[in-house]
Amino acid sequence: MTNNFSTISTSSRSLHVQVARSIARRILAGELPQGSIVPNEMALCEQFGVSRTALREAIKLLTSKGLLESRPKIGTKVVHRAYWNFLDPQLIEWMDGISDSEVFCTQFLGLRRAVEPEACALAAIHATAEQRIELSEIFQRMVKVTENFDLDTWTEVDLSFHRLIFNATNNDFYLPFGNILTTMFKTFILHSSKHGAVCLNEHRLIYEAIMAGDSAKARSVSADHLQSSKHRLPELETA
Amino acid sequence: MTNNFSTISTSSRSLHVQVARSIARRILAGELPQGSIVPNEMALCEQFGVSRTALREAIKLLTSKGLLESRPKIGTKVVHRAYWNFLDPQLIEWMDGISDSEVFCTQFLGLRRAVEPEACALAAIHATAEQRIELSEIFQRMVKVTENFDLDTWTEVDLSFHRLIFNATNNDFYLPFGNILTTMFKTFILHSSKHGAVCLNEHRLIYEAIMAGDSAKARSVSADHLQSSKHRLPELETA
DNA sequence: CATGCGTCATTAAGTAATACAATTTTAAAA
DNA sequence: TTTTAAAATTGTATTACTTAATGACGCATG
Repeated sequence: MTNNFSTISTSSRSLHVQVARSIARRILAGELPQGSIVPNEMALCEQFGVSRTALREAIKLLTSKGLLESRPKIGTKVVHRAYWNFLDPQLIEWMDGISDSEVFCTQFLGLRRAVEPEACALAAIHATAEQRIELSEIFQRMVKVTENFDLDTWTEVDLSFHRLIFNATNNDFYLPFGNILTTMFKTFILHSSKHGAVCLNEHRLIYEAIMAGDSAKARSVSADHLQSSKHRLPELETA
Repeated sequence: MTNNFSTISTSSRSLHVQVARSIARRILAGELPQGSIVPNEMALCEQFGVSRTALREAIKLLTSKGLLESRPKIGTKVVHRAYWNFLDPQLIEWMDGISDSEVFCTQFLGLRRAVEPEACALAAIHATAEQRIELSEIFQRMVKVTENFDLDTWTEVDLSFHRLIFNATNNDFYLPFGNILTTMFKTFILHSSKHGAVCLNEHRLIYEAIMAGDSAKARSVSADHLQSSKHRLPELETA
């Protein structure tokens, strides 16, 4: 009856995902406090105007991401923030408009600075022959894009470039960062690429170091890239 | 706040979680190939002897972790490995016995080497007064444990120490690593602590650097810690 | 009388079974 | 070739029953 997510309308996403998103955003916004018990299933069903089936699948989704925890007789409660999986792309999407975008992006940069240089270093060592070929192909595209610059195209190629590096680490724990990075870009639109030409040069250094198998250099030029390219955000305390 | 042992075990008893684990392990083991369509819901219901409700909740759980993707008329298919969320603690648990533990732990070390030094550096800057007090309390416990050494107790305190550092970054993206680290330890039992005394000294250096607000030093001593303490694993290529 | 223990009722989530709707591929038909 | 229909599969709804945890009540015991 009461359709709380009418803003999404017919966004073709299944019902339980819409409900999950709606509940998640209440949690992320602090509207449903940590440790509190959310209304029971029946109440939520009425509130969202959906069946218990759909609602429960929504709750399972949120439980999987560490936001909720259900127990018989107790109810479903919001777990402590320390257990929320902020490295889940879908959860990151749900953060859109919840917290200050600039702060959030700055925090993300704080993670990139840790992960990406090491990923480049690992890729320089562990990348397969096929991955090196693919990397050079992507870099070729990158060069072409800068000749006739288009922001959307460049963003797409840029993401491919960094995603492939994560894959080329051949380390399972680095794989998810490709998706996280993509989601962050698509959701919060980090304009890390106003100066395509400048960035191209930085990418070239990374590309060449990886192709040369020089992990130390790959690490350092990647670190430089993240120091310089990040740039336009108001630097808080630089670690 | 030592909450989730009983809760985790109860939720693991839950039928749909058991089914999810079972399917997940087939996927992780490659028994259900990437891109393939898994048997339809009815078939899986019969196969596991559960209702469609339970099965669908299991599938929702796996979809949330990037393992599966469902579409009407098409079916449910195993998505490409690059989209699996290896940073999800539950998924990591499911890896137990699937891949070579030693390789897996070495890969994890490859991530720790990237993330933890930077986390220490950030904690040195951003830790609140309360967090610094708590850190010193934990370190006191750590000292006591080494006086009368007990591996289980030390592991617990060690995990608290590192978890608090992640929290003390006050960066949302670092929070999940506390859970990931805990899960890795509890699942794969990395005996990173045979030499409690030696490690104590390394932890003291980290502790003091963070308390002193010296981020550069915190970063470097943490990096040293991860170079030396992990050591008992056969180093592959050192990045 | 006060304390401790066990049983039982209550409540909310967990599971099951069934029916129907929505979606999209496939193929048949105009 | 285009349109339309049909079939297969997931998506959603409804209802009923089961399991588990809490608290309260009552009984027994000190």
